[in-house]
Amino acid sequence: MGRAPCCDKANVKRGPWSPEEDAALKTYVDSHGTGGNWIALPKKAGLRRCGKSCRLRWLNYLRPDIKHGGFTEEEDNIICNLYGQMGSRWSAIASKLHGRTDNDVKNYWNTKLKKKMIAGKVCLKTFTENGILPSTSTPLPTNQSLNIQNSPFNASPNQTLVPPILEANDNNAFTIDQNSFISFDQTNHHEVMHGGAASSRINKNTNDNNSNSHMVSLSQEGSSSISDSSSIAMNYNKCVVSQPQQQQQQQSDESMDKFMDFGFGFPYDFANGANCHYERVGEVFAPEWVDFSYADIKPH
DNA sequence: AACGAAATCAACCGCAGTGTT
DNA sequence: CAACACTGCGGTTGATTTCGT
Repeated sequence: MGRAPCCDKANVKRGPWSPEEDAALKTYVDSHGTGGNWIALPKKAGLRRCGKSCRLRWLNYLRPDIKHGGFTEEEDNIICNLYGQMGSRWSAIASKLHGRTDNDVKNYWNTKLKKKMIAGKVCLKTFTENGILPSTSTPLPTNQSLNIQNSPFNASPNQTLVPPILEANDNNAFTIDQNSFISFDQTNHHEVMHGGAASSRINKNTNDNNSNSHMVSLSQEGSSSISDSSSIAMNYNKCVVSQPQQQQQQQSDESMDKFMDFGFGFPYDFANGANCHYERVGEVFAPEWVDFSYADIKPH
């Protein structure tokens, strides 16, 4: 038995709002406020809408201080900067942009800004070669190296917003490499890790050897499913990584250059997961690309 | 002009957290 | 303290618009 629905779905209107509905909602909120109760509001306002729908319409569109229209370059930089620090906490990011909603920021990031960043037109102000945040957001020069150890994600106790990869236990050793660094090949949009692979590793759970599709399993307690790459990173210290057989066969000297894509975008991925290397017991393998954002994920 | 593909963004969904009874 | 109600959030969907051929 699931949770009771917030409204009678059979008797509420869905889909785009008409100008009349907008006017009714705006008039009501202007004169009465929300009363702190969105569930009861539609009935009082004479709307056949779900309370949640009214709230969303008000917050994302009708609110008087909403800013419509394109984002400025300054806003781009703020979003990139904050995304680099906190990931997809859209409401927190939107709160730093006057008149923008979380939905706006999220849509803007997913449709435009992420692509801009990949194209090198903007970059996250996350960390630099010497670990100091730059004062302005500038594209990374080709082959610029980034010292992961100076990333705020795993270096600064005051700025750590995502758990660093530090977990180690009897079965799944998991250490941070102290000597690696990352470069970004802007020609091929490749993120490349250099050096120190031997000390940065996840020991693979050998039970997953035969899996073709389950690239990632999570040992997250009490969770029925993990649906996104953010979740992987946030719970990464409980991960066991396995590989499709086809990729397991790729073993060569070149394979020591590698990265993992958590779907955050460069360099955020690296701050959380790229600086690692994994192996089967007694057999090193290191594919060049491990894209968790498309992985088939299930509870371990 | 017509069509399909890609991009956009408003709206919905389900879950987690918090307050209230 | 448990059950319930409600809000807020992030992820996803799908209708509409724009772009490219």
